[in-house]
Parts: sequence; C-alpha cells; structure tokens
Amino acid sequence: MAAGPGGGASRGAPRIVDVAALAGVSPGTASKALNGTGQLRQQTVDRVRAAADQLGFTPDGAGRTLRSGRSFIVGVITTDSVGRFTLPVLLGAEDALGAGDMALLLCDTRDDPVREQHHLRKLAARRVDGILVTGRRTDPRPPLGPLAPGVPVVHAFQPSARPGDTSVVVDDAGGAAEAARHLLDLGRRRIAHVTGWREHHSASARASAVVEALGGPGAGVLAGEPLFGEWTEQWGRQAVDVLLARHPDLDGITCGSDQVARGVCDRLRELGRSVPGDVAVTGVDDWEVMALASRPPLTTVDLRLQEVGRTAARLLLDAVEGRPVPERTVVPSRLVLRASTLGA
Amino acid sequence: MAAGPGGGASRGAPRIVDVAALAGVSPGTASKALNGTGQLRQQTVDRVRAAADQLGFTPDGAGRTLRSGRSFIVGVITTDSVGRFTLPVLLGAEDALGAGDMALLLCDTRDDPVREQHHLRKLAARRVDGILVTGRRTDPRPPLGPLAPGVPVVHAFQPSARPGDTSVVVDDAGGAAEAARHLLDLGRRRIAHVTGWREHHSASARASAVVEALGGPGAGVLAGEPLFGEWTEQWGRQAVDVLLARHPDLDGITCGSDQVARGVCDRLRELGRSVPGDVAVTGVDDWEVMALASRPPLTTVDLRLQEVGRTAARLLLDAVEGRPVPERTVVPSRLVLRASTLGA
DNA sequence: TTGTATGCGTTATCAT
DNA sequence: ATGATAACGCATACAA
Repeated sequence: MAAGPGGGASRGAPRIVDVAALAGVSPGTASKALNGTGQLRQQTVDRVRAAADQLGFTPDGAGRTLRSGRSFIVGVITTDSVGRFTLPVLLGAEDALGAGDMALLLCDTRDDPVREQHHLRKLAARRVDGILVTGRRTDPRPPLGPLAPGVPVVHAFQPSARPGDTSVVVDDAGGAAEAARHLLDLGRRRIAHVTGWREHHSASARASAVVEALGGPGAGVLAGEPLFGEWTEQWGRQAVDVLLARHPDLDGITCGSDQVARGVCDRLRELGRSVPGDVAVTGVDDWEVMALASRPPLTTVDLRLQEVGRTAARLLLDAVEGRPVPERTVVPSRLVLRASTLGA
Repeated sequence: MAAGPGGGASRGAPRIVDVAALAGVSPGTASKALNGTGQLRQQTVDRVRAAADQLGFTPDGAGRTLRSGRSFIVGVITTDSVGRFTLPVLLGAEDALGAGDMALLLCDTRDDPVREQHHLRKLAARRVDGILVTGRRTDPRPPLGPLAPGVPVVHAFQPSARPGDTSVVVDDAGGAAEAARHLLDLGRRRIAHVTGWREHHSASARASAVVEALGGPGAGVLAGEPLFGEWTEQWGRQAVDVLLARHPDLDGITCGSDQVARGVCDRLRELGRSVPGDVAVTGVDDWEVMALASRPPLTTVDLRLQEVGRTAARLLLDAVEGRPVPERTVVPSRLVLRASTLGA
C-alpha cells in the first residue's frame, strides 16, 4: 500500500482535495473554480469558493511551481550591504512585485564575486522567474555569470556593462542640470560645482551636466572647474575655503551630494556668508537625514530611487511574461525646493 | 548522443534522471549518492557525483519542497521601510541563514496591519519554514496574526509583546549605562542626559539606566532630570541651551542617539565650549554618517544590530529543527571610543 | 458541466 | 548495493 508518507502535509494545511470534498466536487473541478478556468456553473464556483474560504485554503506553492515550472519568485542580487541606495530600490521593487503576487528573495553579495556565484546557483535551484540586480554606484557593472537560459535579468540603479542587458537608471545628468538651471533662474551668475570622486560615474556625469547647463567654461558663469573630492561633509567644508579664495564673488554652489552640500553650508555659515542670501546651495539625493538636518535645509535633486525599483520590477515582470523590454530606461529626477536656495 | 555540457541542458535544467542516466544508475540511487543517504559503493557515489558535476545539476527546489514539506525559505516581516535599523538586522540574518542554505523572502508591511496579514498568507502559501519579524522601534509589538501551526517565529530588534514568543533584542540599558560609566571613569562629575521621545522604550530605558549608573538623583552627579525631545540634531542643539542655563558647570552629556549627540556637539562648539575639553559627549547607534561626520567624531554605543539579526536567524534555525529556544536574548552592546570623550 | 487520470522532480520505502 | 515504486499538491488534457 501507500509507502509511509515521507513528509508532505506535515503542517496539516488544507489541500485542494479537502476543499473539493467539502464542496462535494472533484479536485479538478475545485481547481477550475478557484482559478477561473474551464466552464463551470456559477453555483458550483460559489460553492467551491465558500468551501475554500471556510477551510482557509491557500494553494501550496510547491505543487503549483512543480506543475507550472514557475516559482513566482524573483531573486534580488545586491552588492550594497549598507543599503542607502539599494533599500529604496528594493522597496519599490517589492511594491510592484507584490501586486503581481511575486515574492522577493534577498541575496547580498557584499561585493564578493564568489558569493555572487553562490547566490546565482541557489536562485537557479529555486527556479526563480527572474533576477533583479542592484548595487551601490551608478557605474556600469560586469554582467552576471552564466544563468539558466530564459531567466530574464533587469539591472536597477547600477546598469550592466554588457550591451543588450536591460537596465533602469537614475538621471544623473538631468538632475544636476536642473539644479544648475535653478540657480541661473534665481539670477546667480558665479556658480561652482563641488562633488565626489572623479572616478565615480555619478560625480563625473553630474559635473559635466552642470558645466554644460551653465554654458560651458567660456560663458563666464562657471566659477572654475568642478572640484572633485570625497563624498563627505568634510570635503564640502574644505572646498568652500578653496572656492572663496579663488572666487570671492561666488553666489551659487551646486553639490554632487547632500553630504557635500551640508558641509558647504556649514562652512559658509562659519565664515559669515549667508545661505542663500550670499550663496545659494543645492545637493543631490534628498537624503532626509542630511537635507533636512542641514542649516538651512537643502534644495536637492531627488533621484527617485523607489521609482527606479518599481520600474525595474515592472520591466522584469514584462520580461517574465515574454514581452519585449527596452534596453535602457532613465527615470526622471525631481528637484526638491528648500531654504538653501529659496531663503527662509 | 553525448550531451555535452552545453548541448543537453540547453532546454530545461538537468533533472536527477538525467544524472542517473549519465551515471548508468537509477534515479533513486543517484539521489542517495548525492544526498549521502543509504548504503552505496564509493565507486558509484563518485560516478554519480561526476555526472552531476558534468551536467551542472542542481536539485529542483519545488520537487524537494513538495516531497519534504520544507521550503528552505524563511520569511522576513519588516515594518521599517526606511531601514536604518532593519537593514543591519537583515544582513546579519542573511549571513546566518545563507550558511544553512536557507533563503530569505522579504516582506515589507509599511506598518499596515492589512499588508501584514496579506504577507502572512503569502508566506503560509509558500510553506515557509519560519518567520523573522523586525521593526523600527524597541517597543514591544503586538504578536503576529494566526499562523499555520508549527511555523516558528522569532522577533528581532523589536520584541513581541506576547509572553512565550521568542525575541532577540538590543541592550538599551546596558549600553547607556556603559556610556555613563565611561564619563565617570574620565572624571566627569556633572553629567546630563538628552534623548528622544519619552514614549519610546529606547529613550526611557536608556534614560533610566543612565540615572542609575550615575548613582541616582541624590548622588549629585546627575545634572538634572533626563531631557526628552525629538530624535533630531535640532533638539540636541536646543537641549544644550537649556542645560547650560541650568547647569553652567556641566562637564558631560550622554545622548540617546548619535543624531542628538551631534546636535549637542555643534551647539557646544558654537557657544565656545570645547568637546571634550569642557564637556565630554556620547551617543548611541554608531551610525557612521552621524558619528564620524560629527565634530568631533562621537564616542558612541554600538548596539550591534547585525549580531541581533544573526542571533535571531540562528535561533530560528534551531526552532525549525525542533530544538528549544530561549524566550528572550539580549545582545550585548559595545562602546566605541572616539574623540568626543577622548580628545584629539 | 463535471470527473478522472496524468505528470511535474524529488526522495523514502520496500523489494531485489 | 541497487532498482522499482509511490507519493507530496496542483492543474490540465481528455473522457464522460
């Protein structure tokens, strides 16, 4: 007779046969009723649904997966242990995926290729329907290692370096340019740019965009070349000293991050220059703990990371369903106006 | 035809029958060889393993789950969308779980009980082996809604309010007391405490611990009652004005968070008081962006959130395996010494 | 309109 | 020491 059940319904959760029995129909009919497939009398459908409700039936994912070949799980590979950038992306993704009743499997690689490979194998073993990849910087990253064919991949925030891969990215250039134009609109005519490491794409892209938005080096609005340094408040403070020595008539500074901008504001205040009265300042990130704690609060570029995650997840769903997806999607940024440019 | 590593697997992942066929054994034997169960000749085991390697075989999670009733997945319910506290907890958990080849399913409730219920149903449908619950505050939270019986739950950081539930928490009291004793050890004798909302457990618990560590209100070391307010830098700055007016001879301030401590340092400097020369200051959190950016950098209590997550995950694994777990585990904190108490 | 049978991939049990 | 088989829960093709 039946070999002793090795495990299985150990939890005693109701199965579809239980629902069927309670409703007085066959399991196949119950399945059709619950999934809206086949041709059933409304009365039957109702009876089955009632039975399912009564038992608190939830279809077993494993059976479903085995049968359909789909796991309804998306793997997320992140290299950003700290999570300042990844987390909003993740939340956006969770939001979009939860709607399609997909779940999110979290894999942190800590920037270790070995760990990444390990996680990829595990995701493969679980037959995930798709993979979302995210990271801490906006510089392109090497593509994932070999995957089971047919598993779609979407990169969010940090794009893939391989042409043909699908990436959703922030608008580094557009956001920085908008901040610069905002200062121009306010009538500022001696504007400098202070940002992070020259080697970081987000620093160089923003810097170039600012230079261009201000009419280039020849237009006379730019107060010298962009200054590159650390992504820290301290660098912002130092940069102010450098700038004021060279350009005493400075009346605007666009910064590459809120941290830098906060340092800039602090130092300006210490030197007796009013913000924004004497010098208007902008940041990038809209990182509340910086932008709101700054004195004054910062006008800054919101890169809309959550929207990046949401968009990436939607594209991934599209790809899972077999729909074509664009190679590159840029999420527009948004300028958040606060006292560092508008006064109190 | 010889299925080359690329050829045979091109459509669909290799199954255990493929491995068995290649090794010239039955599927059951292949299974035993790969799982180390049963009695097999070493030679057979080797042959099967070689075949599995050659095909790049990874057992299908769905089949496994169906057969065993275990999903090898742990669900994580978090209410902390912002993630400052949750994220380290999550990383620690992922670390511990990854070792036991468990995966982590992420569910963000955004503090919405409806969403929480929804996620619980989905986790039940996936037959998760266990559930980790975490949140943004250290105040006890209401227990989870009804679950499938036998699914263990461990609360991390934010404990459950229901006796008998398993919780892993930070040492609010111990950490704060250690900071206070540190100031005593440095010879400070007029010490105040500034912290966040009185209603927050982390504020009140830390405040009480500081009072006790300083010998209580009667010992003369305490500079007035603890001051409760916002968890912000601005409150830290305001509090300094209040304190100095009442206690001009103040020589130490323990703060309830790094944000408050940073505000305190800023205001003291603005008023011409040197830190730590005139007044030594401590924080809580060891949140780098605050503790290191502060002038001077903060001596602060590291609550070791990652260890909280790691411990919680280990306990959850124990519970999944049926081992008994303690109801309450307190992770010891650690004092991180920096210039705000030690000088430059 | 509903019921029956089958198979997804794995592994434990029993038979050889 | 190895092979054959059944069963986990679900959804579908087909039969009635």
